[in-house]
Amino acid sequence: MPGSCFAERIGEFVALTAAEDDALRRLEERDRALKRGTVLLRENDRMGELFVLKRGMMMSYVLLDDGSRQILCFLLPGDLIAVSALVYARSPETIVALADSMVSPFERSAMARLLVEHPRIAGAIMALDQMERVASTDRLAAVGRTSAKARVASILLEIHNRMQRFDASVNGTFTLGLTQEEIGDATGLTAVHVNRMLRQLEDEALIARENGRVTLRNVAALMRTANYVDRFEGLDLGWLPEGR
Amino acid sequence: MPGSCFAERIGEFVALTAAEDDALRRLEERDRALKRGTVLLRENDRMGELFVLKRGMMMSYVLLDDGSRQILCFLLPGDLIAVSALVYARSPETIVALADSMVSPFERSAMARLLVEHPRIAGAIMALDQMERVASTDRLAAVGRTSAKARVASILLEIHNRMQRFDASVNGTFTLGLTQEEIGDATGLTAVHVNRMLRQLEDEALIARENGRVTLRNVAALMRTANYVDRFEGLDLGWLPEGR
DNA sequence: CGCAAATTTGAACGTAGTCAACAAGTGTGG
DNA sequence: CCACACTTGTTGACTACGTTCAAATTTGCG
Repeated sequence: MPGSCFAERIGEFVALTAAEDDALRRLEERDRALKRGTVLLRENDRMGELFVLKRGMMMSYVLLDDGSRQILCFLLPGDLIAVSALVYARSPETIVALADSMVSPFERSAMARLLVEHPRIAGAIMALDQMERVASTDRLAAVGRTSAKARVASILLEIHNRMQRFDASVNGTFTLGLTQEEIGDATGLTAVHVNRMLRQLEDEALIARENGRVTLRNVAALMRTANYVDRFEGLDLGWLPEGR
Repeated sequence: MPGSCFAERIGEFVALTAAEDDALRRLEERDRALKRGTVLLRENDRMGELFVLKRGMMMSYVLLDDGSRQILCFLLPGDLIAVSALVYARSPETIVALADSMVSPFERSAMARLLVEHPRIAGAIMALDQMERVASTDRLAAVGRTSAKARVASILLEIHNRMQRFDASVNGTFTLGLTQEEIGDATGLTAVHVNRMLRQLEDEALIARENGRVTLRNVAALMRTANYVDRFEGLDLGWLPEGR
């Protein structure tokens, strides 16, 4: 039985009380396995519950009516899924498994109970939401104002660094788990151009590739070309109320 | 004395108890006037407080190191400002007044108190955060996957519709309050191209312009070319706990 | 092994960017 | 109150980054 991913995530920021830890673990009591490619939620589907991603990798995207797709974010273990169920009756985005994954669904009412009984966790969740919001605006800035090469570099860095946080074996070399088309749909490029940019990064010795695995050969240069900002630094959760 | 903008905003979604209303009003006790152009917070500035925007219009943006700018969002009365202070010690973005504005600063500790004493408000704030997150991903999709004309159309619609929510006099005609360069920095375009797109929208009779004021002449067609989705519909806050 | 999906490459094209010049506003100080 | 400076808006000509289309090749899954 895997520990509680979400409790672990929050535990990175605050020292949880036993009661808090317990409450968080209860969110992950039920498990649901998803095969690669499984759609957890389709755009406009009625939604009522949230999920914790426990294992695997997922993504959310929207389809425009000319058929093109914008990938909004990649989801890794410890992330909350479908938080928009807290406002919307129907999903604003499609959520699908990129790899075989495991999620734990919980009711919105569980979130309500959490707010009432554990206000500090409510604050921590707000803080996590903000981190995600900043990541999303970083992507907006990349898509709106940087070159194709910079965008591809930044997505490699982002996924590598996020994977590294819960999997220490990731250290410069990792399995991206995305097709070039998916990289394109995340960065606002075509698959063809993503291919050219990857080749260019490889030719310049910034990365290496071998059947799906990517090695970051020159992280410093990659960060420079990507305009990368580390958003895991400079955290300050000191304002949170006492834990219960 | 202007009422409490933030209490009014939340009141659109839940019927506040007297105690809740009171607690929200206390966030807006201090007022601070900002002249157009005033920088409230610079990227990387140390930050400790949040703000409610009470009057005027502001925006947040980031600068990339080639000097280009990406505007992340426009802020209108009732919006919270600098919520990222809940996670970061230093601001990830610059926040500046686009028009003469009024803000009410409050400490992060006031947010902590709110969480503890009024859990339902914590939930409502999470819900508002999600609405903003979805607005931001809509913009990402626009910048990543739609034409220049669509992006310009969508920003006109977005600002018009948001202004309309607290100013009933806005009805098809409004003062945008943005330079074409700012429209460009929000949509990932150059000012020159924004100009061309505005002219095109005007030539096609979708909009009209006269010294800064914009009239939406054909909202339906505009929504079609912009791929516009109304995110104020289909709300469901039914999960929130009891008010105190 | 066989087939579909994904990757790779080339060539032609087009949307949006760049550069430049001018016009129209806007605000300021003499 | 006007003159001047500066910002903003407008238009044209040229350029370039990334797209489109097409075809060959490789990969990986059933």
